Formats: sequence, structure tokens, C-alpha cells
Amino acid sequence: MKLKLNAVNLGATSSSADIIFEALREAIVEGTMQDGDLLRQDQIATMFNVSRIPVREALARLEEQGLITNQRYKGAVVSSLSLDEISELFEFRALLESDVIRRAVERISDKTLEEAKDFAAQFARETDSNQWGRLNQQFHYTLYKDSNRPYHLQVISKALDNVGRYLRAQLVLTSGIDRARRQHAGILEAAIDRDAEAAAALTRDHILGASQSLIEFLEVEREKK
Amino acid sequence: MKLKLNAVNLGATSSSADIIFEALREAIVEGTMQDGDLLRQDQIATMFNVSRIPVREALARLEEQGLITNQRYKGAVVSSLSLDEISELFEFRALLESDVIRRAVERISDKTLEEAKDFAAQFARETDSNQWGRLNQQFHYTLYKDSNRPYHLQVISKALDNVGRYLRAQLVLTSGIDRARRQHAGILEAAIDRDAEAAAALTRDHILGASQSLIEFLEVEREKK
DNA sequence: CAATAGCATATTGGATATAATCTACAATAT
DNA sequence: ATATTGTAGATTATATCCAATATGCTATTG
Repeated sequence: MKLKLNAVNLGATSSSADIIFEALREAIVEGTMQDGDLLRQDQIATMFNVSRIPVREALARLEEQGLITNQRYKGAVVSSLSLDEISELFEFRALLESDVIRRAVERISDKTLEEAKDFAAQFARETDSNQWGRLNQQFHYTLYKDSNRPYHLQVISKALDNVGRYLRAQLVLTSGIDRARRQHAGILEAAIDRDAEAAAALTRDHILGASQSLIEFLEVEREKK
Repeated sequence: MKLKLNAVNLGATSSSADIIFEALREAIVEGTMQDGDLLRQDQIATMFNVSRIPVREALARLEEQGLITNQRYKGAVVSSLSLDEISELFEFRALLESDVIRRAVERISDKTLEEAKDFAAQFARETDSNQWGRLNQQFHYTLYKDSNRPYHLQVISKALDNVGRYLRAQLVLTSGIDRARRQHAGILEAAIDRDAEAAAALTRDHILGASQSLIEFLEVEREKK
């Protein structure tokens, strides 16, 4: 007899370290924690009501991802990137994402196109700037989904994590949002036309354009100090 | 007065976790540990004469890299890749490495070319198959060096870590070594001619060719079971 | 009063101890 | 004989404790 019970796979539950890792990762990517902010093991442990052991495992993983930097006996700080490093990360994304969208558009399903259209619309009408980052990402990821390239997507995701907090600034502070809306429409249209090359080229321009405007913004910003 | 003493930066010394991470990473990449091998915390801790705490931090980082897979309360095993996953990793490398070598060759120095020539020669004359992996890598990395793309190189390095143990098999067991020698000569020549496009195309072929012969080899191999 | 040594405190790194969970096998029931 | 439950031992996850190192303040000395 089959039990009538909504069971969950307890074996797949997260450890404390997993939960802490994810929370810190999000705080860094979203910009809640800024460049150079110190991460005190004890403080984090207290916040999550655990010992420092799982905190340290989370920190080890964050460092492996490049989101924080650890100095022995001194502690961990949120990594800060130079303009050159940010610029390289955008070129990296441009290379990978244009490649992935090319393969995805070649085999994209109608259902996926509908989803992408939906996210583009949500992004276009959203007025809360806190939501822009998430919606922007969902739009692009939907278009990449059918590429069947899980490793590529994972690497893209990590690269995006590393520039997330800067990108947010670009969208909000440089009125990049208008251009982003127009460019999304263009990419979506190319995808609907099944024009893989056009989608790849437009995605590349979209990313490199955002990079340029972000770099210009940061140059002025950092000049001030 | 300046002290006459060869000082080292003790602040940058490695923690136990760092050393264990590096040792395990190498063992996995070199193939000393095989797909599916279990990593017992206690056993590793005993081997390095430490407690399990630094071992766990090393394991957390290895999992973040994808080299091992952790199952809560069950333990960690060396990740095993499907043929599709291996294939995707080679395509990923082909994309990135051809891009990087293109930029590198555009600005390559004579000194770097000399180094590359030297590694190619060493690789060509080496008879100890245990050295092939290292020399192969050194040759390619030298040619990528002047690209001035540290993030790209780091990602390439991680991707290579994930296929290292399979690649080794390809070189040794499918007589891929002869073709590798010829292809290295070709890539080197293109670099000497400062022909960036040719170097990129040849690098791409080199990687995808190795992929194909490896996949064919593994298909037969895995059929046996 | 400037520079440095000495000391107290905070923080990280690691060892040891305890709790939670898994695995395999023996015991029991059907 | 087969399925199920109970239990011991192994292993992982986390907590607690101790050691090593950094930081900032105080005092002392020239």
C-alpha cells in the first residue's frame, strides 16, 4: 500500500553550511554587503545561531568562488574588483553567452519563447529597481535554457555572481534600464525568428554595451576618492 | 638599516586546509584517485596528521570546484562525468582557449615564443607518460600567457582540472601523443608567424580532436561494463 | 615627546568532544 | 523463506574548547 503523505527527500536537505553559504552569496551578489566589508566568523555564527564551524566551511566555498578573500588570522573581506577585472569579466560573459544563445536559439521551443516573452514584458514594466537584476537574469537564462549546455551555464552564472553588485549599479544609476529594454526586445525578436547568429551578435553587444557604460560610471565614481 | 635576511611573507603561508586541498586536487586530476573513489574524512585527517576540521574545509572547496560530490552523512566521492559532460567540457575549452590564444598571439613577445618552443621540444622528446600531462599544459599555458586575461585562464584551468584524469588516458592509451606533437608544432608555427587566427583555429581543432578520440575510447571502455 | 616594548583583548586556526544519521546485520514476525 | 524491526558500529555534522596570531592601548625609555 502506498502511504498518502507528501514526503520530501530529507536526504537532500541543506546543511547549515549550505544555508549560510547561500545567504552570504546572495548578500554579496545583491550588493547588501559591499566591497571590502569584513566577514567576522563569530558574528555570522551568532546571526545563524550556530557554531563557527559551518560558517568557516561556507567561507571556504565563497573564497573558492572568488566572492571573498581570506587572509590568514586576519579574516575575510568581500572581494573588490579593479576596472580591468570587471572589464575582463564582461568580455568573458560576452564570449560565453553569445556562444550559448547561438546553440539555444537553433533548437529553441515555442514554450521557451513564450516564457522569455513573458519575462521581457515583466522586466519592461517593472518599476522597482530591486527586481531588475532578478528579472534581467531570468530573461536571459530562459533564452539559454534549450542550449543543453549545463556546464557553460554554471560558469556563466558564477561569472555573473562576480559582477552582480556592479551590474546592479549600472542599471540603476546610469539609466541603463531603457537601453536594456530595447535590447531585450531585439534579442527576443531574433530568437523568435530563429536567427541564431543575430541573437548571438545582439547578446554580445548587449553585454559589452553594459560593460562600457558601467566602466565609465565607475571611473568617475572611483575618481572621487 | 635594512636587515640582510631572506624574509618570506608568513601572512601568505598556507593553512592546513590549503595544503590538503591542493594535495587532494592533484591526486584527483592526475588520476591517482579514480572516479567514484570514496574520501573518508577520518582517513585523510590521519594521513595529514590533523583533525577533521581542515579536511572538511578542503572538501568543501573541492566540491565547489566540481571535483568531488558530497552526500550529507554519507561522504564524498570523486565525481564521475558522463560522456556528454566530458564532451561539453572539451567544447567549452575549445571556445575559451581559442579565444585566449588569439589575443595572446596578437601581442606575444619573443621571449614567450622561446619558452613555448622549449616546452614543445621537451614534450616531443619526453618518453615518460607521467610527464606528458604537465608538459602539454605548460606548452599551452605559455602560449596563453601574454593574453593578459587572468580570469579566462583561471576558468580554463578549472575546466582542465575536471577532465585532467580522462585526458591523461587519451594521451597514453589512444596514441594521441603523436598527433599532439604534430599539432603542437603547427600551433607554435602559427604563433611565430603572429597569425592569431590560425593559432586559434588550430588550437580549436587540437582540443576537439582530442575530445573525439577520447570519447570514442571511453565509449568502448564503458561498454565493457 | 616620539618611538618602541609590553600587555590585554579580539579573532582566527585547529583539536577534541558530542549529536545526528547511515549501514549492515541479527532478531523477530508473518 | 521473506519481510520487517531492532541494534551496534561507523561516519558525518556541529559544538565546545584551546592555541596561534593580530591589533590596539599603555607605559617606558631615550
